[in-house]
Amino acid sequence: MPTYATWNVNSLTVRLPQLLAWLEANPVDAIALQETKLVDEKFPHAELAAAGWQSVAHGQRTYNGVALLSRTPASDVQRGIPGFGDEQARVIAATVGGMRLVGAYFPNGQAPGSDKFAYKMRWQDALHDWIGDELAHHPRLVLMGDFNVAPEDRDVYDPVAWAGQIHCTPEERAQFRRLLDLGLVDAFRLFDQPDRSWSWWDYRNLAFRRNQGLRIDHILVSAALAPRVRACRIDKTPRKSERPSDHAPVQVEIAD
DNA sequence: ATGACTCCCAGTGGGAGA
Repeated sequence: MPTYATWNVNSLTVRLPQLLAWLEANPVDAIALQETKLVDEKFPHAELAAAGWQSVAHGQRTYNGVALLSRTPASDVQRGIPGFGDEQARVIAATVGGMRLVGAYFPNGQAPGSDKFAYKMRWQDALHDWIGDELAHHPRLVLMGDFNVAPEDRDVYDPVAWAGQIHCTPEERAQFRRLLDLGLVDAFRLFDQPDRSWSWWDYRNLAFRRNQGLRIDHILVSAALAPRVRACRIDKTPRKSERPSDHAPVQVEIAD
C-alpha cells in the first residue's frame, strides 16, 4: 500500500541523520521535505542514494528549500509554481508511481497586514489556481507540506489566544478551504484522531512538554484518492529526540 | 513580558521562523 509523508526538517544539514533514521523506521514510498535551507549544489543526493532514496530538490541559501525523496524515480519534476515569479524556493512536484506529488512550504506570513502576509495571500492564490490545473491532468494527486495554516480552532492549543493571529486568520483559513473546494480532502480528518493533535511545537516555553502546538502540516488528497485513504497520522517521536525539528512528520497510507 | 529557542550567516549580533 503506497505511503507518503511530509516533514519540515528545519535544516536538512542538521537533520539528515534523524531523517535517515526515521525513514528506516518508516519506509514510506516518498517524502516531501521543507526548510532544507540548502542550495541544490549542496543537497545530499549521494548520502540519500546510499540509503536507497532518489531525490529531487529545489533549494536556496539560508531559507526555504523543498525536496522530494522517493524509492522509485520521480518524473515530470516541476520547481516553483508555473507562471508565478518567486525568488523563494517553496514548491516541488513530481510524478512517482503514477501519483502526482506536490510538496509545498507555504509562506509564514509574519503578521496580518504585513507585506509578508500580502505575499502569503498572493502565493496561495497562485498555488490554488495551479493545483486546479494539476488536478485536471492528474486525478491522483497528493498536496502535502507545511501549510503554515491551522485550519480550525481544534488545530490550535489555545484558540482564544491565537484568534486572528498568524496561522489562524480568517483569510488564511479561507484560503485553506478554497483548496478543499477543488475537491481536495484533509486526510488527517478522515479518521478519529487524538484530541490536541499538533504537528508543530514552538522551541520556546517548554511547548512540546506542555503539548502546546498547532496542526499546520497537512496532507490533502484528491477526490479520486479520498475513498482509498486507509490511515493518516502525525509521528511525535522525532520531536522527543535530541536537537529535533520543531515540526513532526505526517504520513498517509493510500490503498492501490 | 516587546522574552523564552533554534537555525543561518555572520563575526563577538541579528533576521526569520511560527
